[in-house]
Amino acid sequence: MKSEHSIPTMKDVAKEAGVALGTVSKVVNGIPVGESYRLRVEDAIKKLNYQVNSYAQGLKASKTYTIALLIPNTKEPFFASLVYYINLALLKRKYRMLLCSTDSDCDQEQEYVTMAQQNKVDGIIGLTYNPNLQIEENTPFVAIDRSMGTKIPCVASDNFAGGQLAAEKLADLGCTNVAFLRTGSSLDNEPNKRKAGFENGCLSRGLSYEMKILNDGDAYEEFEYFLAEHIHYGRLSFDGIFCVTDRLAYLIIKTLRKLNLRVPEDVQVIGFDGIRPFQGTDYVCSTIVQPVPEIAEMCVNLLLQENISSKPPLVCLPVTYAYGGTTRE
Amino acid sequence: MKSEHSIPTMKDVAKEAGVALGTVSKVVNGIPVGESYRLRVEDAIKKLNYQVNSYAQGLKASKTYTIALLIPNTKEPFFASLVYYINLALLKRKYRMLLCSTDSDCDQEQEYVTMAQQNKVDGIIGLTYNPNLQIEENTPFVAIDRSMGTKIPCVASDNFAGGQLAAEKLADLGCTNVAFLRTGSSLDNEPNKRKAGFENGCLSRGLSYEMKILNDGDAYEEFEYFLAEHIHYGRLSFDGIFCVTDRLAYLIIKTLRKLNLRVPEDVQVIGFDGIRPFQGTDYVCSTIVQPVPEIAEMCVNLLLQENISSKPPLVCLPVTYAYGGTTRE
DNA sequence: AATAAATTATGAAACGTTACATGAAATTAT
DNA sequence: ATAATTTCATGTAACGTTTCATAATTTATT
Repeated sequence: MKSEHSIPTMKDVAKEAGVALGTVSKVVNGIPVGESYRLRVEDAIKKLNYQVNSYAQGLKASKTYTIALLIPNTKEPFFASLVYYINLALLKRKYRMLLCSTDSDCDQEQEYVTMAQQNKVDGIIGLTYNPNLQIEENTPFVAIDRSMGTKIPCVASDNFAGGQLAAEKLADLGCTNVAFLRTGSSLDNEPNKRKAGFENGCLSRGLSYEMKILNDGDAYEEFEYFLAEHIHYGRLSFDGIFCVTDRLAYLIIKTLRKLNLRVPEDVQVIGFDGIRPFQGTDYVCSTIVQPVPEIAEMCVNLLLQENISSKPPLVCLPVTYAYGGTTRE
Repeated sequence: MKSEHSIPTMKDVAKEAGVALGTVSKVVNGIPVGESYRLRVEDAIKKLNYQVNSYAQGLKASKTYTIALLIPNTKEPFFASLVYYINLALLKRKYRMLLCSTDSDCDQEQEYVTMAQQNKVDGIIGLTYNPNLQIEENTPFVAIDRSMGTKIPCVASDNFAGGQLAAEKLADLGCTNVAFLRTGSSLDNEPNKRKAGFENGCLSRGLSYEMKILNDGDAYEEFEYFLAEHIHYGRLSFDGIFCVTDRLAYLIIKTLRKLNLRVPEDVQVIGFDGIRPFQGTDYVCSTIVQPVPEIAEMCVNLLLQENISSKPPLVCLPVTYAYGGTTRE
């Protein structure tokens, strides 16, 4: 005799309802069966509190309804936002997510890809740095912010247009002498197009500009040193700064204020990403906002779409400007 | 004949290595077999690039190595941090995470619990609000920040001690007239002990204090109105404020500055949580820091430990004070 | 009313793994 | 050298689904 506390299976439901196994399967999957059969099965399901075993389903279908998300971390606000919207887009389609926090480490990225394939995920979405990541042919992959060859679609903001927009905005706000600041690696990824876009915008609007790559890290010294170099008689030689991320903008603004320069009165600062310190609060700084919900939706769409032949190699999504208190408006 | 591109199974490995199916299983699971057998199997695995099908494993073992995390969202910094550390603690133990963003909605919480049980998760960690969440007897559950009866362990910061610490710190910093501000629901959860702890601290240190519950939302009006009520001849009647979260502290500080009150010169503000706008930057405000990594580790430990009998109903972890520019030090 | 055609429920087989009873081989004891 | 014991590979059954060929039933046709 069957134990009271064992988990009911389709077989149990079939016996309870007095129908065949296949009939229960059909009811569970919404395939039409005779009215009386359906009702009897539905009653039995309720009575036994039956729930399908998704692992048996996964085994049979060799489809797991799981995708892996490779992301440097889930704490940094931009990544946290991506995780949130990708998770949402997946749950909407009854997919679940295997969250892989890679710490931007190439070896970890590769490990997680291998692990994900072992778990038979239906696909991988990755914001990765490993230039020669090995991915099995039959594992669908969508990249974020980095092109990985023509076979793998890449989704990103329109970073070039974003850079251009920043330059134009600074010009509109009365700036004449601007700077572009960047930290981090010179990896050939999409966000690096912000620089080219900004340069292009400066040229077309007749702004004089300087491009500067700063060392990364939390040390403000580097920033202070750079800024001090451009202060003459208490005045900064720039009246506008475009930072490659809001994070950098935040640090630069802190440094500027420490040096008794007023933001936005003396110098206006625009960042990139669209970060708020908390949900529903103001932006950290005036910024070029990335369309994170749309990026997430696009990634999931591209990953799960069947017609493999027509996948575009690069999808750029439109960015917008948002005021955040560090520009005149 | 088997298709070239079909995914290899244990059977294929067994045929390739010229051994029995069970032998391959043993090798894969690290169960000792004869040296020569092991080597042959390992070679075959490499040659065929075999990977175990975790869904077949899951079906057989009725253990899925997946746990569900129910959390209001994954964008708000405190939650993002929890997600990060819980994910880490799980991956360390070869478990994967099903991330369920509930939007603090009671119905969604229940839906996700049901869904998680359908997916046969090995357990659930939940930061939930639904007072009568239905959880199956045989699904291990660990709650964060809210006691759900003696059968379900709850992990939280030592919120009472945190409130006390805030009061003591304000007293140490020279405050004599302080306020406690809170928004949100009066649900009987752990964070609400911050108030009692603060009150206790005020009494023991002889601080005169006021407790105030504000309406939630992004509307600053409520805050402005409350603060304006306590301004006489341009001076605020408080010299110290303890806010129930950093989020509230952030909004209050913005409002104070808008009203031309200086922080920390005129009034010192302490928040709760330990939020930074970006990784590696300063705290948003002076704050009582929650030990998120330890909370995460404790949740996972309690969830996965075998000796069910000895699960404590409540685990409180120690908090610390951190300077964040909105107090004298 | 009897037969042909269309509809629909049935139940066995298969998915890839693990566990266990079986039997073969190797070791030790007599 | 043979018997008793231990060791260890083998192969089958089972996990809970879905699919599909088959059987049973209903409906349409003569």
